[in-house]
Amino acid sequence: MQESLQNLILSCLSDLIENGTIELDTLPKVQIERTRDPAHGDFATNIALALAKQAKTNPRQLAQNIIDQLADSPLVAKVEIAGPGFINFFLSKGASTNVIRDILEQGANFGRNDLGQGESVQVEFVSANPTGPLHVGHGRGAAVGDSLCRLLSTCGYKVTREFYYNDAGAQIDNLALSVQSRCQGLTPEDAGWPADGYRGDYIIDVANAYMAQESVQSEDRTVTALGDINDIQAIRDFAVAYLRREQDLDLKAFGVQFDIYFLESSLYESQAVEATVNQLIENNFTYEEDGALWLKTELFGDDKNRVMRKREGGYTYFVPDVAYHLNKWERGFKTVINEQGADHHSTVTRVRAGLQALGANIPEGWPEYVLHQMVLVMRNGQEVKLSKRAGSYVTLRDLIDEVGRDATRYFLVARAPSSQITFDIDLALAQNNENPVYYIQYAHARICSMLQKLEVGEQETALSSDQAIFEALSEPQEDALIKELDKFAGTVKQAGEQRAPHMIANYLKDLAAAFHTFYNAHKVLVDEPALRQARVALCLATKQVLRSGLDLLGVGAPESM
RNA sequence: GCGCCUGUAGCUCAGCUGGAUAGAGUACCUGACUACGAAUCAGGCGGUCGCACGUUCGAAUCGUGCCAGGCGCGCCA
Repeated sequence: MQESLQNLILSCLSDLIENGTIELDTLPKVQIERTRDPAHGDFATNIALALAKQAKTNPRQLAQNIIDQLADSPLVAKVEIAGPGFINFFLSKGASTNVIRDILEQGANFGRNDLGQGESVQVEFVSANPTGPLHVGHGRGAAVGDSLCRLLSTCGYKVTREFYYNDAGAQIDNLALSVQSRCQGLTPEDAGWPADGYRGDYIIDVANAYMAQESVQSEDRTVTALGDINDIQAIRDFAVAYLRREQDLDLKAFGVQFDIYFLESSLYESQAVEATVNQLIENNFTYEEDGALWLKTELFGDDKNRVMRKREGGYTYFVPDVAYHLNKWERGFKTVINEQGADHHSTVTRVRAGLQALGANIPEGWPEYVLHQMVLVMRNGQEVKLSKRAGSYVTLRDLIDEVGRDATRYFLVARAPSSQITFDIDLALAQNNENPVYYIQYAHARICSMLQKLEVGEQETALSSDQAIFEALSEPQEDALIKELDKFAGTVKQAGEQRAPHMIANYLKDLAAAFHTFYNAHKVLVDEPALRQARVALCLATKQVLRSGLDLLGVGAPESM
């Protein structure tokens, strides 16, 4: 629709240039947008305002010239000049109800686009270290990352979901020591407890399972505990597997799955880390100082150079990170998006610097990052900081258990990742329009409930409605709902381009509102056959878009509540 | 001190590739079930878009400088 109008204006402009009414060197980009106020028509363009100066005339005059030149189109019922020189388009009935037909025909495919053209995209998210249960921040990462994947897939990308986990660093040693201490019966208050040991109660569970020689199966492996209190390596392997499984269960409960679990240790085993270091040395971007090996990240926009290899030996964390990202590049992903907490934003510059220094022809801004800010959890107006199990933070599992999967996902994905959010448990539990999740789901359930009252075969008839039947829809609430439905495809595309799944959440709230307004104002199942059929078709289309939109968020669309 | 993010209604937040009178929910005040689900709807109240300057026909949106908050600034990850 938008494109047709754009072309209409473009051809009109070239006519004006040809007949000498205006002088322009090149045809501009025509911006045409949906109006907010129905009094301004359906679409409006600011083209006359934008060109007035160049064309050496005043905007309203130019707008009039354009309108005079406009060819008749079956799409457009009326054109007006408004305000300082906007051109407002009022669509014909047939043009605006087209979307209902499209939705009914395309079903779940309605709203898809080919932005990605089948290109492969890798999205890395969550990537929690296997040292404890997932916390709310990981939950936000999971909600945003997974929704982003769904969105990109709808935008025609081939998406790979990846979870990277550190099973090789100092904190894993620390984890093993903590479990060992618990096996010995020590508590965090006792002398001899490791200095930075993990204090949460879940460590006791790990220790008990280890001593009982349990087996754990996680997504990518099975480990059986030896039960030997002195075998720190065995404790370590078991603890990692145990906590990975815990995280898997949390993610499963959250409706999030990954295609690949990538182990940091594999980068050492495959010599990828060593190869990366050698390449950096060979490229002359390193130097030795104070017994350590440094990378000249300053040359690539960092504010200081960074240590790669510590004095006591061993690499700092960003070295395997660079090797990991080289690996992603070599796997052929031209687009890689890392969704992670903003508290790790300093790695962005470092990883990109390392990749540039490798001289592997990787673009400067690669990979992309979506960074999410912190989540503050509130209950009864008080900040909630502790969970019994984890000791020092609120776990994702706590939230899912308390407010449910759908509400948790919705709240964590509904805000722009860049804004710090307050997760209000009382609000998420509320079952009214304080709570947008139920508001949207209720719209869907309401339609389903109404559809159950249809005569046999009536739904099929409505689904195959001829365009002409929609002439019966003339109420302002119907127009508003149709307009809202028509925004879906554009919203999906924009959200995909901007890596912004929260736009879908906002859209759904508007769509649900338009539906509820319509539903309260007019009865669907009226006696008059044409109107009845048209309204049923409108409801079916709304149901489809609600379902598709909720699916992009990983939130269910219940038929009854 | 430096870097990244944020500052919009009492509260929680949209809007930010510049456009018409800045939106939604909530809170507070009124109304609407003999009704296809009231988990809903209609109306009212509520704003110096942190402050200042600049660019522009036009700025919440872009630029600069301040102010405030969060997060980083480790030979931790």
